[in-house]
Amino acid sequence: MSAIPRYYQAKTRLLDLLSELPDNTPFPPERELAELFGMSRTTIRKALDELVLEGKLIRRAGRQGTSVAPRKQVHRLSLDALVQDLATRESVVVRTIGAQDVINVESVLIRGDEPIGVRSTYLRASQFPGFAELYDRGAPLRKFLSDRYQIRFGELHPWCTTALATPRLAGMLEVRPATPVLSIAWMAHDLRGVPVERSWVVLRGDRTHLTMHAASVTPPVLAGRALG
Amino acid sequence: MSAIPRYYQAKTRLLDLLSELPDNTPFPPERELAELFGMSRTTIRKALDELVLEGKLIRRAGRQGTSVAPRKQVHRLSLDALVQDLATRESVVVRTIGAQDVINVESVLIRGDEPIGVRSTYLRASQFPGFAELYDRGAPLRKFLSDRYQIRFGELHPWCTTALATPRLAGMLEVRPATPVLSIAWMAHDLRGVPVERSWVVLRGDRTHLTMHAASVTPPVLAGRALG
DNA sequence: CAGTGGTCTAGACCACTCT
DNA sequence: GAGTGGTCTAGACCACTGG
Repeated sequence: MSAIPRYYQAKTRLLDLLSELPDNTPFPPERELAELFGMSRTTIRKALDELVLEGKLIRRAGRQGTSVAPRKQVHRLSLDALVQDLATRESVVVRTIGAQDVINVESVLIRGDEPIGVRSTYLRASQFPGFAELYDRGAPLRKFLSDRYQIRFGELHPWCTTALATPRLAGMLEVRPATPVLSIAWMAHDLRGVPVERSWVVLRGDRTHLTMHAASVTPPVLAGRALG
Repeated sequence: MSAIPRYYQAKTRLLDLLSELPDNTPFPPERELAELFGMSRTTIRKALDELVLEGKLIRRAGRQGTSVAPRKQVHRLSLDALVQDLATRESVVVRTIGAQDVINVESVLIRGDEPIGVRSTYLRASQFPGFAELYDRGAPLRKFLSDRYQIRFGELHPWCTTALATPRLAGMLEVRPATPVLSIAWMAHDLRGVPVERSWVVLRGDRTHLTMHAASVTPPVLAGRALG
């Protein structure tokens, strides 16, 4: 056996083929590729799997088959816009959870007709009397909390990691389960340090770039330590 | 065929088993699980694959086999520390590329004896005469550029997305190829807008949380637009 | 109906690592 | 040497979709 796995050789060849095809071009069927490359269909599928996870190919059941994914479809979302709840949304759902004390506001983020993310916020019902009745689902959540309940938010330090889409999330994002997603979460406090909002955003990793801010100058306190 | 794939049933059962085992416990071999569950080894492997990608299991070649991954092993890295190059590093390599005009500084980020990321920076050699000789590999890169070449950096807007580890990266990070990683990139300009630094950081998604800053108050200009 | 991707099987050989 | 995970094959059946 060669040092380079055959499925990786296949992936490289498929990538070459892919890069020369226009968006939405039908891709050769798996069985055809298997015969063409002299490999088993299983091996070809392993290569295709990775290309699908990277968002370079789209697979559909039935006669449609595999096709080249539309490129240049990377949506830039700013962290600030996510936090402020300014991204384009649809299907906003407000639920109460448990002993009616927790409010959950969940919305699907849409860009260019595609669902690209889910934003979910948890609030304490006792802190926001009448929320479910007063809240206009089209309004930015944070602005509403600020205007209606006079919340003044303090510093915010979201954290970000990767995850694999659960079956429920995969359904909402129209991707396969176990697709890699970007997971961003934060806890918001008011100026007195009282917890106000617990939020969580999941973005399709193959369709979004999250833009952020970074300190441009080294603060002395940071320079002395190893890490934050 | 049932509506729920067998490999997903296997995954659920394995997750139950997993949750009751302490960290680093040896996990049953694949062939044993296949017989126990009455499934083929291929199907069991598909379930195990996802658990490995989620960082819940660790697989090693040879007699060691599969074991329960150490939990609570999430390392918090701040975006600012990454940008300033303050994270703990090792094996810093300085290369020149092409017609000797591009300098590449690449380092492996280490936390708790594990490689958790790779930081790669590209500079123009003509802009930094003598860089390779002068640069102390242990020093924070940005501080060095600032001290030695009087660079003053302007605003910075890194962007972040998910990717799958290439074979080379996978080797450096000690993970399997196609493991989901967090990819953070930025272009740094000086105060006059001249491009200075092009950097790229890849972090193991299953071992790191990236912490960031977000604007705590809605700036008027942001509130009026849909997105940034 | 034919052809596609999705899943699953039984078996094989390899590289690696511990004993 | 024995047992592990990593890869690969050839073949099978299913669900779904279009003509």
